[in-house]
Amino acid sequence: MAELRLTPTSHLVLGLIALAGRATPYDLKRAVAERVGQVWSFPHAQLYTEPVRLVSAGLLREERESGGRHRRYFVITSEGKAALMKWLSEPRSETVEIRDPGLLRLFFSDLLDRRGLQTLAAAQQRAHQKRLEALESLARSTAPQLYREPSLGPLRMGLLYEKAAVDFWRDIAAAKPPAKSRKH
Amino acid sequence: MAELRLTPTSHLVLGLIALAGRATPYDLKRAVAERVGQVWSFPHAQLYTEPVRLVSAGLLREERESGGRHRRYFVITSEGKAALMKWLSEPRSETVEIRDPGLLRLFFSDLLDRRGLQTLAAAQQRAHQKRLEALESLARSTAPQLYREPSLGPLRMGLLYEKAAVDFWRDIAAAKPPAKSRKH
DNA sequence: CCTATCATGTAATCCGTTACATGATTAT
DNA sequence: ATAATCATGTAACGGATTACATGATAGG
Repeated sequence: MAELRLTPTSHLVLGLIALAGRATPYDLKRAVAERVGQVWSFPHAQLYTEPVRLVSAGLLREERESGGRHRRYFVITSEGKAALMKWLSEPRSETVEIRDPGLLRLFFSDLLDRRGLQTLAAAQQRAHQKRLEALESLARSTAPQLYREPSLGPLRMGLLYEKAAVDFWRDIAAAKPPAKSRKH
Repeated sequence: MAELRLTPTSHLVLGLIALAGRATPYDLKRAVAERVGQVWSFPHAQLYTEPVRLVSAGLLREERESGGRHRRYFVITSEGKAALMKWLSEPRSETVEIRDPGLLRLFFSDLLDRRGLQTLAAAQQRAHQKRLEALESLARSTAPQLYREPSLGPLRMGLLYEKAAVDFWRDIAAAKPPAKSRKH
């Protein structure tokens, strides 16, 4: 019952196990890979270690399969469920982090010449386009009537971001150089 | 000259110092706070420790002010400049992380009843609206003719995200319950 | 059969974060 | 004068990431 801070990873694991009833770390890995993980990545190693932490906090319980493959199933405890529901209901205002390396580069584009900026913008536009298509194909692989399902939200928001990013970078790639540098 | 991996924080520090010529950690802190930091946060403690790391890697040089306040100024070395330009020019396709706790909650909204989802959506809409206004005011505080300056890119993209998020959550808050649960 | 890839972990490192701490300015 | 905030760090912890490792399964 060690005290430990609940991180986003904790809530992810708690939530996935609550939804599934029980799950092995590999189940978690797959579930993450095809949904949230596309937008907010959680390395698989954590999906093996985090449940152990949560067991030590009394929020999960481990049920090792006695026969067959001895899989490690994790189940949520009532304390775990309570913690999860508390987090879900709490109106907490946490901050959003948009960690986009392309934007960080853009922030320093004054260090690049015009050509360099063009190259960056073109590459970013392409990358986001590709990503957009990947997410779209993922979204399409879902039954259409489920597309509006709230749990697909992260994916949908990811799509919105990628769409915006494609336009954003296209715009930058197309921008005319500032007047002052017209005649260098 | 220890080998060390260059993280986004490294590039941030290198870039800011390259732009400024030289800077104290506090200069970095301020520069971050009013621009990128709004979208991708970098705790101030790192802005004090990271330059030290970079010095040990030979990418920065420290110049302690001899008179007055003995400020610790950091200057970029030619190796540092090279590393920075390499990173800026490299076409590397890194992944974007959108770490939005609201979206993580939404992912688990099947665990909430309709009222709970409404509450979540309303709270998120409000939070994003507020954030949007904060970013807008920040953007306005910049000279208008500089608004399109590439280095304001992260802020602009942040604005696009927040705008999309407001609509996104409004949409969710407004959604009618699925037909199947009409007559419970 | 042999080779990929799947499935399942463990270990070590290190970066990111939180917490603590304190002298110097500025405002009241 | 005193309180508040600015400016400037340091220390410690722990979670996140990377790297390593290996048996099982399936495809060719």
